[in-house]
Amino acid sequence: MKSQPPSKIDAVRHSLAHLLAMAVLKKFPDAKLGIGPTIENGFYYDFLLGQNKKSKELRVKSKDKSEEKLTEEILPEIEKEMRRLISETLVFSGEKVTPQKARALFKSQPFKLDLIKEFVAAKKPLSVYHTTHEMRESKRKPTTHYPLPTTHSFTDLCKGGHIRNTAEINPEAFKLTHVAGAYWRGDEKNPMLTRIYGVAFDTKDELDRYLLQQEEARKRDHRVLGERLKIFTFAPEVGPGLPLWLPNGTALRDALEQYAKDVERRWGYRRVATPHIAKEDLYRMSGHIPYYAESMYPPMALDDGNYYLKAMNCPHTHMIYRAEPRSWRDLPLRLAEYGTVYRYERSGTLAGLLRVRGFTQNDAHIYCREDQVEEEFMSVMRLHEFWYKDVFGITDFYMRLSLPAKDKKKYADVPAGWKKAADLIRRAMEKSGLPYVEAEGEAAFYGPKIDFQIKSAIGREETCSTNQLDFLASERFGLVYKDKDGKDKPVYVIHRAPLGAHERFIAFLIEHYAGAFPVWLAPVQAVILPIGEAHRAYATSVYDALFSAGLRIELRAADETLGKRIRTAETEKIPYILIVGDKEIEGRTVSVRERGKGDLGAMPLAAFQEIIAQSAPPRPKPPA
RNA sequence: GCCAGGGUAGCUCAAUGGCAGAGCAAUGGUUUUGUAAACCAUAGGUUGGAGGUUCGAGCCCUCUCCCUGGCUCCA
Repeated sequence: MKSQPPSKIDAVRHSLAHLLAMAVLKKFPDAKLGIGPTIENGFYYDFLLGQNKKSKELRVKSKDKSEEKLTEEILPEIEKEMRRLISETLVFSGEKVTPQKARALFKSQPFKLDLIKEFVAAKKPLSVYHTTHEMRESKRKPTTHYPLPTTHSFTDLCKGGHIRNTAEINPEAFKLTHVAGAYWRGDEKNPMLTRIYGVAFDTKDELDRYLLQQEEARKRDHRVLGERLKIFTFAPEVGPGLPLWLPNGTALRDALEQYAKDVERRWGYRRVATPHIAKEDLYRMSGHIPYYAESMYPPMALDDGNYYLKAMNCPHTHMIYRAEPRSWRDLPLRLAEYGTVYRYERSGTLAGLLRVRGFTQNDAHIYCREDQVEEEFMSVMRLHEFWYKDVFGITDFYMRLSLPAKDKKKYADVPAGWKKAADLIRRAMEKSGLPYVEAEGEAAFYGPKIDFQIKSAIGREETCSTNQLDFLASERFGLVYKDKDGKDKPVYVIHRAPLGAHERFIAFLIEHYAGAFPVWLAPVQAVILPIGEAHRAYATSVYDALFSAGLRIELRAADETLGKRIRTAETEKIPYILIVGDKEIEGRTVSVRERGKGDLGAMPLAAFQEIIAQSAPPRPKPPA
């Protein structure tokens, strides 16, 4: 991931951010400016307009007493002003400045002063960029104070990367899209600014294509398809973030789970099952209290102490490891559980099935000796590869080695352990040859991990699968094995969930397949449509044969026209439609229509079953 | 949790502060159908909830619940 040299469109986007600031300052002269960088497809700029109650010293009072507020309704107005500025052919010019001069220029801009302080402390050079009329610029230097009074001049603290003048901007090829709150410097202790997002391209065509794509993506959104295909629902009475799985969704879940259990059986896992609650003692032992208490549902106070809903499966499974003495010969021990956990996620973070408060993980814990860690870790990576590549054909993801942040308070304080664990993972990854990026501040509190990052239809990034190395569990839970020399040795624990949680993974699969699931996952695999009432008996015999062969099928009687029933089945994205009438009865066949492909013609039932058999997922191969 | 926007029939959406509507779905009937929408009829609502302003509130105000877009968070 090396950084590309800035392209022209980046310079356009960056310059548009400056014009956005100019336009906002015209409407809100007292606005305080944050930063305005380019992002994928566009740019944004952060402003404080004075509506924030937390930051009295930064509050801006508007003259007419009405509260200053920036909503999406104002965006067209600001956009119009930006276009006007573009038409004036304003020029961008850079200038290196001393800290003193920078402080003077931005004396009424607290956030800019903040940045200047930071730059000076880091001994970075300071520069500013002016946006002015060329003629005006030749007469005088427009740097006397800030913000400059005319609508044609603007100076921003900026490291550069601009176009020469606004004639290079296509005024038809950008659009302000939405506003959002964003904490200054990304820290929730800081005041919240108003962020305006925009997109920009070289041509109007590209912009239109992008906007159309966004619209198409929304149609693939798992929340839209999940409702239309009757996969899941929510009920306010049950609670936010607590999905209810409808029959179609449950069929899908079960199909996935059944296959996953078979894969893991062949991969050397043994299944366990544990209760949904546990006493506080367990979570004190694990360290989840205090590290994780905020994200757990509050305790149930009972006679013998507090009980918690489990937010993770590991502590329970560790108790199973501890249930008997373990020998070096027993390892690696791979214990798998489809475990349902509850996490009290902050309300604003919930999103359909992608982020929920109750979910079921495709979880397992591998207990192994230090000399087995690398091989086991690699084996898990191969298992991930099997799922992503062989089973689902997912290519749009990246692997992230998640390490602790420099600020250590969220992570267990065992520097040597962290280094050793990170080195073990790095070595395994290098050996596997799989590409990955490293990211600080993303680790679990008990160890580093490899996360599989995917993007949802609307572009939100989530961790889909995880493979973690835990060097703390041994000490915390007293997890040891008797080695050859008769001494107790600590075990390493690998936490892994290649399918993450059903909820998130199925959300992703809905979007990946746009609801058109492969036959082995489809909630309903085929419908049988008798053309008329007279064909019902034959249709029923076809149904019985396929039902006993284990297919998920439905028979839909002739109370609607055939065209209507075909249309309905197609919109439900059912893989196969079997049509039976006089012709089929005579030839003892079924006419097969494949989803999206149309009529395949009449064939014997056995031929259809052969088609179904060929669409089975790959047979899992056990590791070498 | 924070900032902003939204919530009208099962779904998609209408309705200047003045009688709450359409299409699809549902239900009942007619039709018995040959590869993406037959026809007729019926029913469906405390406009998310509570309070307020008003002669009168889906519409204006306050609170609250839920959803959406971001931010923060994310074992």
